[in-house]
Formats: sequence, C-alpha cells, structure tokens
Amino acid sequence: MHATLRDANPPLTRSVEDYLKTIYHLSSQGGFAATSDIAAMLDVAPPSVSGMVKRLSETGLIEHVPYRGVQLTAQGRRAALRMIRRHRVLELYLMQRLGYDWGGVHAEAERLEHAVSDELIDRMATSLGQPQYDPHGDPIPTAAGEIEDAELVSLADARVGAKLELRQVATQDTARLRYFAEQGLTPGVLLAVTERQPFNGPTTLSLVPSGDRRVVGRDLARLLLCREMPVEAHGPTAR
Amino acid sequence: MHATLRDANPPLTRSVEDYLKTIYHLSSQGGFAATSDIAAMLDVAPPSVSGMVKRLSETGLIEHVPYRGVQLTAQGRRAALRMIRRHRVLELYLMQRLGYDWGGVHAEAERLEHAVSDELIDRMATSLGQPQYDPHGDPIPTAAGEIEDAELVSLADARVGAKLELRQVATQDTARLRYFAEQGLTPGVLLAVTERQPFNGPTTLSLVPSGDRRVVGRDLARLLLCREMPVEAHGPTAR
DNA sequence: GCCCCAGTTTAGTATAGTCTAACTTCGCCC
DNA sequence: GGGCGAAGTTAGACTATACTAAACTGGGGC
Repeated sequence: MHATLRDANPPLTRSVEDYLKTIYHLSSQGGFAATSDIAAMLDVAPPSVSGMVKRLSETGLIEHVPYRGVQLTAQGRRAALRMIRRHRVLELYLMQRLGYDWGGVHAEAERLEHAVSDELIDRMATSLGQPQYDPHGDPIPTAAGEIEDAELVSLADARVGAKLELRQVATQDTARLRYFAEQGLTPGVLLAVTERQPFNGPTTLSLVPSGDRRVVGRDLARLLLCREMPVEAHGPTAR
Repeated sequence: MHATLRDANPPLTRSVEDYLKTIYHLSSQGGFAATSDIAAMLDVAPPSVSGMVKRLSETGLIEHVPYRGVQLTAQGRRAALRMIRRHRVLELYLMQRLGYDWGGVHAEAERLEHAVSDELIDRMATSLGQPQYDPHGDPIPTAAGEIEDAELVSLADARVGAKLELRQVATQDTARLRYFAEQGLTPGVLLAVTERQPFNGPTTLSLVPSGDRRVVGRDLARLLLCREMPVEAHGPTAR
C-alpha cells in the first residue's frame, strides 16, 4: 500500500499561493522573509501571517525560525516558481494578445494566476513562442521550474549605452534610500546609461520614459543593482 | 446621504456565483429550482444548499419559498447571466485561440469564470468579433445582460435538413424518459433531421457525430425540444 | 381521512482564513 | 548589563462554507 504519498498534492489554496509567492520575492535577495514584511506585502495583519506560517511549515512548504523569519523549502520554492511562471506568462499574453497596457495587466494576472491550469499556461507560452522574459524584463521560469539567475550589475559597472531596469537598492540606510526615492530611483524604473566620467567618476543616466537626467556618484552608483534589459523584441507597447 | 446603496455590490464569492448559475439553469425551464437538484448539480449536501439559500435570499439575490424551491430575483438573474456570458466567451476563446478541444474546455472555463474581469471578457469577445453563440451553440448574453430566447422547436415541427441541438425533453414520464435515454436522445446531443413521413408521420434523424439513425413517432417527437444550430462558421473543431 | 416517506430544514461541528488585543522576545542603547 | 521599543506570537472571536445527524412537512396511497 503506497498510501505514504497519498495527499502529496492537496491543491494549494489561493491564499497559500499568495504567501508562497510573497515569501519567494522577499527571501530571494537574502535569507529570511520577515513576518511584518510578508504582512505588509499581502496587506494583512501580522498575526494572520503567524497563523499561516504555522500551517505552511507543518505542511513542509516553508521553514520557520521563530522571531527570525521564514524560508521556502524545495517544495515551497517549486510551488512559488510555478505561480511566478503563471503570472509572467499571463502578463505577457494579456499585453501581446489582448491589448492590455501596463495599468491593468498586473491586477488581472494576479487574479488569473490562481485559476489557470498548467495546460493553459503552456498553451499561452507556446502561442507566444516560449518567451523567456515577461513585459517587465523579468525572466519566466520554465515549466520544469527553472529560472534564470537575475545577474544584477551595479550601475557603477554597467556599460555606457546599456538599457537597465533598477532591481534592487543595496542599502538599509534611510538617508540614502530617501535620496534615491527623491531622485525617482526606485526598484522597477527603467533607465539608460548615457555617460560615465573617467577615473571612478560619476555615471550619467536618463530615466525612461521621462528622459530626465540624473548624475550619480560612484559610491551611490554601486548600490543601484540593475538588470540589463533583453533586446526589445516585442511590439510598440508603451514604455 | 445616499448610504442607501452603500454595499450595493459586495463582490460575490466564487461559491455564490456557482449557486446563482446553477439556479439559473435549473429554473430557466420552469419556475422553481429544488434544493436537492441544486445540491446534486453542485455536488454538495442538501443542508449546505439550505444554508446558502438563506444567505442569498437575505441579500436579495434569490427568492425562497420554503419546501418549494428558489427563483432568481432580477438582481440575481443579472449576476447569473454575467457568469454565463463569462463562461461562454471563455469556452469560445479557449477553443478558437488556444486550441482547446471539447474535453478540457469546460473545466478550464469553469475555473476561469470566477477570476476574469469584465474587461478581459469584453476584450476576448472583441477579439472574436462579438460572437453570438458559444461552441455548443448556446447564445452568449451581451455585456448588458441580454440573452437571446432559446426559441425551442419541437422535433415534430423542425424542417427536414435542419441541424439541431436537443435542449429539453418535455415530459416527466419515467418510461418515456428512459426510452429517450436508451436511444441516446438526451439534452445536449446534436442531430440532423433527415426525413419526415407525411400525414403526421414519424421523423427520421441522424445523430451527430455518430451518424446513427433514429425514427421517432409524432407524439414522442413533440416532446423533444430543440434549438436550431447557428450556421457553422467556426473551424474544424471536433464534434 | 390518516399515515408515511421523500425531501427539506434545523442544529451542531469543522476548517481556512481573517481580525484585534494582549503578551513575549530580541537586541540595541547608554 | 538592564531596560525599552519594535517585531513577533498567542489568545480569542468572527465569517463563509462545508459536513452529519436529527427533526420537521406536505402530499400521495390506501
């Protein structure tokens, strides 16, 4: 009797899927996801997170170190990547095939990702030619659950002419964070490197799509981790 | 202060949407939907239905006559038709644009219909050219909530050559119902009228796609209510 | 015209998720 | 090195939905 692996995949609930995705994002850059960060990102109260964390670690999807935070297990990571694949394929499909724009696409994908079957996602991916990146330039995990490493470059090292997406601001310092925010340099913004002074001089960049220029000194530029954008191959979608 | 219509649309839950759709189908042909029929169709226990019925009638979506059954209010009917529109547009889109076949499309649409936005459905409908019928030949309600009357013809009155979908077997008589079932004449089957003998004689038909022939006398033929199929305009999808 | 059974409703319990309020723990600061 | 504030957890309650078991109702058969 192989009842051992009986309920190996009790289908995850919508809520569980959201938690796993959130934990994946929070812990991808650094070990643990904190309760309060999860709560903030999902817009629920911290005790709700504690409760869910208990259930998820009982079912082996995450590992919980009390007062430290949580991490995904291999199983949890697989489930999270499946959701991320769904989300990114959906966003790309909605934009390319149904005329969605940046405004509406995220919310729509956010709801659909819990309802689609793997088959539908694969059909969409096939229809799109097995794309590797979503409309934001983020890599799409494969159906087998592999995802390209983000390979972040600091702005200080990016070559002049590169088109980048700012992905991470590598400091906890409030004053610097605030300064970056004032400059419009927050994760997600697109920019092009237009110039760099020699001898460790400052980098000049222009924000996309506004075209605004910024000059960033080397020390600060090293904190801005970016992903080089894939060659623009898709249509005239905004940006 | 117009707080009167404050929570006019507390978004319906997935479960509520399923109940409304089921009640619509069960009560469309005849006044009341019975508790046990709803339970059977949703695969839940009858007491679960009683509980939901109480809540739904409190919120004004249905009307409940104890021990008789339930009917949709105008508001409930509107919500049900919205779900039916979603379901039918989804089925058509999945088959025409993503290569789904009859096997998988229903289940997929059944899940997606609770997650899609009205905008997405409208975009799909636009992409399909504002279709009027789903792949089963059922009419698609408009975005405004209007649905074509089914306009059923009895098999006895259908013209020779017509292609029909059997929609309703208009008798409660068990013996007749059993006989029809044995003949493969159950709601949903497709058939073509091939011949009719004069002077109120029997009608000959062939089942689609098997091609099997049946001869049905006038009295019985009058009980078989059918919908004339719209002209086949879509591709070579199985059937 | 009474009775009985199928169908319906009530009662009570469970589960997954949420919340607020109250308590605990951690680690930083002086 | 002791205290204090922030972060985390526990406790307890609520909602939506489901279930089983038990009680009720109403119309058809004799």
